[in-house]
Amino acid sequence: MKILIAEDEIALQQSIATYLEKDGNTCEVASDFNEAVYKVDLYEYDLILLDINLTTGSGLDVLKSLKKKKKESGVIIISANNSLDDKLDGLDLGADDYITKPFHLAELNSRIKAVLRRGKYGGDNTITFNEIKVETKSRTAYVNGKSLGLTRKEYDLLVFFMTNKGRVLSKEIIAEHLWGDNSDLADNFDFIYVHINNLRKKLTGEGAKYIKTAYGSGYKFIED
Amino acid sequence: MKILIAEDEIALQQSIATYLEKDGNTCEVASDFNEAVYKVDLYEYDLILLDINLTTGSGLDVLKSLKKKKKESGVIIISANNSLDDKLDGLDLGADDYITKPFHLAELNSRIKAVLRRGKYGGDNTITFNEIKVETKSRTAYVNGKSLGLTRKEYDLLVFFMTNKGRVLSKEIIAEHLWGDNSDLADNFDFIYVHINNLRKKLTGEGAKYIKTAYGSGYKFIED
DNA sequence: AAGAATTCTTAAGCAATTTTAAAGTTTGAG
DNA sequence: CTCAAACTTTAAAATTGCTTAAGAATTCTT
Repeated sequence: MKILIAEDEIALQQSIATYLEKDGNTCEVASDFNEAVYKVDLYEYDLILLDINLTTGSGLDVLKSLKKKKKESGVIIISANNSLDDKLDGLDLGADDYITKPFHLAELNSRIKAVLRRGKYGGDNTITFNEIKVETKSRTAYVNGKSLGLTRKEYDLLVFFMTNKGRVLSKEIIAEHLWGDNSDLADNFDFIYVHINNLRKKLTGEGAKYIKTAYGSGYKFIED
Repeated sequence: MKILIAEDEIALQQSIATYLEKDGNTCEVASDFNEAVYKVDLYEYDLILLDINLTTGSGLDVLKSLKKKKKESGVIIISANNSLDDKLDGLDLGADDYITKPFHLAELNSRIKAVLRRGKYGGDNTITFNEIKVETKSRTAYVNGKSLGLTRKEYDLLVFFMTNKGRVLSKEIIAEHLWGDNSDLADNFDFIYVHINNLRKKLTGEGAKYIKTAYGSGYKFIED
């Protein structure tokens, strides 16, 4: 896969590239806005990792430029902590996922794989399981065609469950995936109970039953 | 968890060890290249903290030696400031994360937790023996396709037996493996009888009678 | 800047699991 | 064969983890 890393922290840029090349990907880097737009114009990438806080201009402009030209690269937004607005704007503009700095390379890798997988199979960006359907482009989840009106965390949680069907996910793993490598959270993951509870309530009836409690080890999404 | 600290600053070595042992880990230390390679050869570690600037040789050699032997320990590289190349080589060679000196122990700790967690989470193996199947990703054990509904300790116990087929496992060994070497438990391992009994009941309920008592020395998992 | 929506904190109550305790059974050394 | 030690079994106590609700804090919308 051909991947563009638009990131101005050289150290991070390099370690991402090394990490991804280990898996047989080809990486190119862009350190600022102009370089990114130029390269995006010129080449076809399977995936673009886009830091939205590039020193010149905003990464979002790259994204706009990309969409205007109907390029079909997958896009994962890298954002500094708490610049939540940007993330949402990014998703509005058609990014496929986002990750918050600082993050573990392995976590980035797992998201990259998810995005590439999705892209490869006919650009199908919906995840379905029985009566549950998730449309990733619009970040909307449906049960029997009816939108659930999930919040951001509830949506992320559901997608994480559905893309890890059958696997026991501990509170720690869930926290790492949904909140990034934020050491503030290290002690207390109790609020995850609340999100699980809210998500289950919105899924209602059959859907709620898919999220099973694995007492003492986590939760898993599975049919019986 | 068993952790090897390959670090030649004695003060740092000691404070890392003390910090990690507080969390119930077992630490060993290696102060130079030879000692590290020797110990890595001899024992199985869950995690290796590897200073790449050991006085004799490079820590990277330890890493190479490790990978050559297909050891599965997690590796976190400790590097002096700005030796970026080494860090990248390290990730290339399969290290899981790196941390730059000087660092806070809490930061190291959070990375350690992440790496150890990921190791468990990543595994996708199933263990089978005759009619028994254990699916590690969902932490579920089946006999003839029927789920046993094991609790956490029962599940851990079964996995420990199945990965040590034919070997006699003493109560002490079992306790150490399932509960960590917490000295509180040192006196009385009688509660293990209860877990063995519960696990046996669930297994034999489905006709699987593989946990044999080795009177006076422990238990073993084997067919006749 | 106020009101709305979302996320996080706290805590009480409940449920599942683990440990303790105690009585019954088996084993093997002497 | 006898007896103490080792193991099995059961049930209740203690502990731990989960659910849920309500409200505080934060973030978003207008």
